[in-house]
Amino acid sequence: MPSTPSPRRQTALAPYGRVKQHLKTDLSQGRWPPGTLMPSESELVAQFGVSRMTINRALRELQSEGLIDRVQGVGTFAAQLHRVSSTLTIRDLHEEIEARGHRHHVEVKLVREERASAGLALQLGLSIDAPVYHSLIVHFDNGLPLQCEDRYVNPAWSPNYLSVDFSRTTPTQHLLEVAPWWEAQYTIDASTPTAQEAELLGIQATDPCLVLVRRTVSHGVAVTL
Amino acid sequence: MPSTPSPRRQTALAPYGRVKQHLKTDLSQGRWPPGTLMPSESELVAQFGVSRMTINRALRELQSEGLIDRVQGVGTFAAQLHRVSSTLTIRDLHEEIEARGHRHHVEVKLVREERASAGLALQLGLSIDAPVYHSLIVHFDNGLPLQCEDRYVNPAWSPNYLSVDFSRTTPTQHLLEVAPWWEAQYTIDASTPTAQEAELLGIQATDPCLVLVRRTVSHGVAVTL
DNA sequence: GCACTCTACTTGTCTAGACAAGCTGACGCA
DNA sequence: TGCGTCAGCTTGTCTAGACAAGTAGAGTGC
Repeated sequence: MPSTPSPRRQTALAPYGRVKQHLKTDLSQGRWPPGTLMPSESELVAQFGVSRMTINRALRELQSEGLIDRVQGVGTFAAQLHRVSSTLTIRDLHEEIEARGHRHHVEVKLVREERASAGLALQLGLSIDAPVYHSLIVHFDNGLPLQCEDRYVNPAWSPNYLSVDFSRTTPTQHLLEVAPWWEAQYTIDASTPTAQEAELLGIQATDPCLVLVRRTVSHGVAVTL
Repeated sequence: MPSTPSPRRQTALAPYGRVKQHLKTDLSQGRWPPGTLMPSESELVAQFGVSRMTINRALRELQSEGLIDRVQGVGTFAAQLHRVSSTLTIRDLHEEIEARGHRHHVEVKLVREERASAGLALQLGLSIDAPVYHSLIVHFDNGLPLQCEDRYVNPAWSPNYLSVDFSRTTPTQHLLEVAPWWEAQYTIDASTPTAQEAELLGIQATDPCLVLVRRTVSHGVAVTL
């Protein structure tokens, strides 16, 4: 064994951690098929001999990991699929580039008010033809086009979105100030860019791109290439 | 005066939520620059007039969202960058395909023991030339090749990895049973496949692909195309 | 049969206090 | 000077009890 074989760390897990791990193991072994009612907090209190707050913390964390669903007044249920959820951290592109010591600048191709299409209205929770703000901004890293940011914003969340100077503040920064608590859903896909996007980025239409569709709680869809 | 005080949906946030939102707003406005010491729990208790458990919950959740760092015995610090962290849920590919009502099968191209290269050893926390298990599996959806799973596993976590029948169980399932508590870091990128990968998937070497590098706490690197 | 109420059970949250574990800096001693 | 000890701070966790909010089902009256 080279160096220290490992801190051995049998971890002597804290009680809430023991409960979590126990339930995770049972879940992964199919003890409660998806959708099934799991034991209530008071049953778990009796089973593990700890207080309800401790059980509650374990369950709350399992819920935030997407392993269980809880409904007030009803009970705790195993999640539909054994999901493996992890945390993906996405930093503001501007900060990311500066952190690498590169120069960052943007070109604002478009900032205007449009009418929501049917699909867009559904995603943003608006009615069809309601006004939405649409921005199209190309980000450059050391003069090289890197990212094409195509974003729709719900006007209710940022009434003065159109008058923001995006050459100084990125939309992400601006929206963070207005709505600092957002949560998001991401869909990630690989594809080829559209002709317009290829031109903006100065690449071939056959070059691969990473498309990131982000839908935040009450506003915004961003497409990142 | 009004008959019903009206639920009004002003959110009437729970106290721990109010604390969270207050701190989030202050953080996003740069009140505590990255790395700065923030108020201690007891200071926040005095400021907000709630109990310490309530403050603790708010801070714990902010920590899990990556907005702050906490060190026992020292204090609470603003995170290095205002990060926007969200939860990305990745389900086992097998379950995903079956859920769509499609057929799923795999072809195991390779399962063997190898010696760790320098880079691999570093990622897995092993010494160079230590044995690692390597599997290369192609997943098919309705007969169409969809994903190429290139995975290295730390033998310490799954001693019998080599003898698992992957035509019945996916590696993800197997590892979930062995180590049901994993956490992961993801890096996502768009690129073109290598010649070998293109052949396995039956696509052009210029077609775009989604590369997902997953590094779990104590084992495994998976590349998903 | 149908609608209403009332009860029992669930999760959601808060409290006040307690002890443990870890770090820092001041103090005292050699 | 150098070094060990210890008080005083921090976060980490648990407890026992309490009340609120939401749901489902049993019972009741029409």
